Amino acid sequence: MAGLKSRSSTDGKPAPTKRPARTAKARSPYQRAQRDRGADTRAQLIEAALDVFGRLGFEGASTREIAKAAGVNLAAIAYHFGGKEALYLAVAEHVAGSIAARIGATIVAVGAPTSIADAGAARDALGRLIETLIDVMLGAAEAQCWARFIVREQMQPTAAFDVIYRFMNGAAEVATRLVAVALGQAEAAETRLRVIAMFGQVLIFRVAHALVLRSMQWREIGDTERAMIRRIVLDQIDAILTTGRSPGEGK
Amino acid sequence: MAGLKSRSSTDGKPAPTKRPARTAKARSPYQRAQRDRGADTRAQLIEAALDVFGRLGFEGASTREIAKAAGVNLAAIAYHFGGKEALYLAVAEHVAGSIAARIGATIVAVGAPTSIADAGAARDALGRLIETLIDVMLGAAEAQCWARFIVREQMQPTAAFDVIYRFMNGAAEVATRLVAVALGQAEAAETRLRVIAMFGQVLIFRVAHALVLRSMQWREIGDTERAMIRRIVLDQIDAILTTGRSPGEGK
DNA sequence: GTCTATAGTCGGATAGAC
DNA sequence: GTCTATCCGACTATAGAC
Repeated sequence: MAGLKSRSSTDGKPAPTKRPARTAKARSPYQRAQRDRGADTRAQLIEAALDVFGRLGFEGASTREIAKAAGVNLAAIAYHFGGKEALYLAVAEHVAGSIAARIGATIVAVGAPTSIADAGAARDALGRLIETLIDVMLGAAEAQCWARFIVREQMQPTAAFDVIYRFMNGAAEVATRLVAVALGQAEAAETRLRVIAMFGQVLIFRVAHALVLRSMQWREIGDTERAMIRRIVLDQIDAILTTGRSPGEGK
Repeated sequence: MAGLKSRSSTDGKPAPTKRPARTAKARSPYQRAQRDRGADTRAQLIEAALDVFGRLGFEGASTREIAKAAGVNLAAIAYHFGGKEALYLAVAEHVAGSIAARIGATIVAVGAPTSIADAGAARDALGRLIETLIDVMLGAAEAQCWARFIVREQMQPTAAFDVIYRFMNGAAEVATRLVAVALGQAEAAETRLRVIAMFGQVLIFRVAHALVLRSMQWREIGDTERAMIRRIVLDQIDAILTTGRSPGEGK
């Protein structure tokens, strides 16, 4: 069933503030007020849809539930996006954009030429990248929603996969270059596999969330828990990168 | 691939052949023939449900689609399981049982006292456990379906989570003991985090399946690809266990 | 045990008032 | 832009024939 194909959304509107209740007195003659209300509705729909799609999946989510969660009328979905599928794609773009906004600067920074000057610099740069990944994926309040949405796309890709892929692959490219330099090897398929496995050490904590909480007897992954994870993962990645090189060279 | 282990029953039915079409002449007076046919229907429903639930989620999956995929009548679901939810739980038990059947022996083997005799033995045992995990989760034909089903439960646990958890935690317990011995440390929360991260190195290849294929330009994760993954992951885990012993100790 | 038919519910989409 | 009312297809579950 579900084929996700239409492509008509343009997103790109920040609309950061949340309105708790709808004040129906907005019968202003000014177009501007109406446009703002529309943009607001759009943003609220995307936010609510991210949560509902993430939890129930595309087929499992109902437009009625999304509209209710967003506090807007059901017909608004058709009006602003054209339909359920287009809303789904808009959510995918929103997710990729949100993550890029938080991690993009670090990717650019560690992608700078100075990062690949020598093995030590590469190791440090990779450490910073992983640290950022941990903070964003485990620390951001919306991260759980992002992860649910992305993982669904991974296992059962729809048209939205391209949007997500473009961004994630960019991060992997930079990391691969760093690992190659850190290990003193040429970039190869092997290097790329190493990067994927390293990212796996971080992402497992998001993907196997329920298992982690129960197994660690944690209530949530808060600041202290994240600090523990950061320490362990960075330590293990350091071990991987320093193996085979001169002993005692750690950072 | 049958193995179906459900609460009321007879289990142990191989059900090897798949019936392409329904031959209505089976009006045999022998009870035995009818019982066998019932078990067959059951097994086919579970297998089909695993696939459909995994792809569409509980709400997204329709009993009609499951019945069609299984090649049985819609009403058979209510007859054999009682309803959609009960079928879902039966699938969870089937998944946990299938994985346990393939990895259980290894868990028992590496959990033996000889495995924790010294750091080297523990390292070897953990290597065997990880190797088995890779072969089962990346090699078994049904692994993709299992993963989809399990990951859904991780992100949005239902009553079926307990069934999955019991098994996965068992594997983690054994691995934690091994890592503690290999690193010469007492078991601690830290050790458990290390194990989770290590498992993440393997599971990312299953969870981020679409990303891995595209990024590596692979068509599938077949024998050769799995061999590469095994080599890299085992190498990295070895690096973690040999250099991470204690700061300065090296190898 | 297996099947058809159907009752009752809920889904996405839309027309038209405001 | 927002809302109500409604169409119609698809869903789960079940009754009853075979």
